Amino acid sequence: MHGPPWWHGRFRGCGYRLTIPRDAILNVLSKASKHLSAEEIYFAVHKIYPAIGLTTVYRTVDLLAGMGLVHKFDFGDGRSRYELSKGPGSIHHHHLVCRGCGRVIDYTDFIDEEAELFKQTEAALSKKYNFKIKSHRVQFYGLCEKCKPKEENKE
Amino acid sequence: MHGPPWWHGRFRGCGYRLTIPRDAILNVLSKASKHLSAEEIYFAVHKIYPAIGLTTVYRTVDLLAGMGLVHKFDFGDGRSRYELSKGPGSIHHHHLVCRGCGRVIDYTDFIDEEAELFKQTEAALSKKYNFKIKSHRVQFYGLCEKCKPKEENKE
DNA sequence: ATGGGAATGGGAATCATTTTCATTAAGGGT
DNA sequence: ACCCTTAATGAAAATGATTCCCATTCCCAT
Repeated sequence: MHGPPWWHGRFRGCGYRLTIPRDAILNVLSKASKHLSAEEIYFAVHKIYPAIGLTTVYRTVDLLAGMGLVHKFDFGDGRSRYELSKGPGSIHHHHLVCRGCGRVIDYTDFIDEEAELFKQTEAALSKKYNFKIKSHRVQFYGLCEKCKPKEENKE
Repeated sequence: MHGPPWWHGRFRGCGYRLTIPRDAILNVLSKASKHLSAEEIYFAVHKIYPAIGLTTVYRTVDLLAGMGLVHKFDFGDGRSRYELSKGPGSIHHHHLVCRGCGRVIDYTDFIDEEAELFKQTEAALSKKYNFKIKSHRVQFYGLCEKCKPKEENKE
């Protein structure tokens, strides 16, 4: 748990500078338990470095997504959400999105089975469409246990 | 290919009215070969019924999504895109999204294998998280054959 | 320490989507 | 076919996330 965070290495020789704002944003993301919006990142970072602006958050998060350090998600609530991609302690997972309240549940169940199938699918699609696949998104939409009852009352 | 379009039946006794704008928008979507944005739908519909406003397009498309007649997608280009969901002639498919040019390729390969796995996954997730799953999205991101070479030149 | 390109931040600008509200039109009951 | 109730509509304004602009600041190789 000591020494520089793992992402420092990713900034070596790639032409980008590891600045205070970038490091701070990565720190916030690494501590976040959930998928943060740009504004949420801004508020969190602002507590430690009040000088960091929202514009920088957008730019940084975009850069990091380009570097593959963070994943950008859209859960249909009108704003993008970001999550550290790899790194220690993070497991590949997919999402369950509630259409009622917007809650997002990460799940890792069946990931192994999915992974196997996706590996095959990716290989075949890459070949067939001459497409270089870099990542994938899987999301299930529906109603969480709190919103299910509400929906039933409507009828 | 004659008689009223299949979706007319879906407006019976559901409390919603089948109006000219709604029918026109459904017609546009049924003829569209690709995923249209609200604005694209607006332009297409506008050619036939110039009185129909963009607001109505948004409202309608939202309603139709709620009814399950259309699917709403986000391919990361800053606007939502819509596609008729079921109906004759449409097959369940997933998407390949190019990060370079934004092109979207529909594919149906492996859908059967995926379907089987997803059926199991959905059942298990529903139970474990007490979640009512209504739909899913699968998207692969990467570079299409045109954008792959460009990317390589950057290095 | 210094010069130059990279990075930043604040405010204005952009652009998709939503809200408001006065007007219009579906479609069931007659 | 004609009302009548109420859902649906459209134009304009509002909203809200994200991006642009540009003067200033920062990093780092020399």
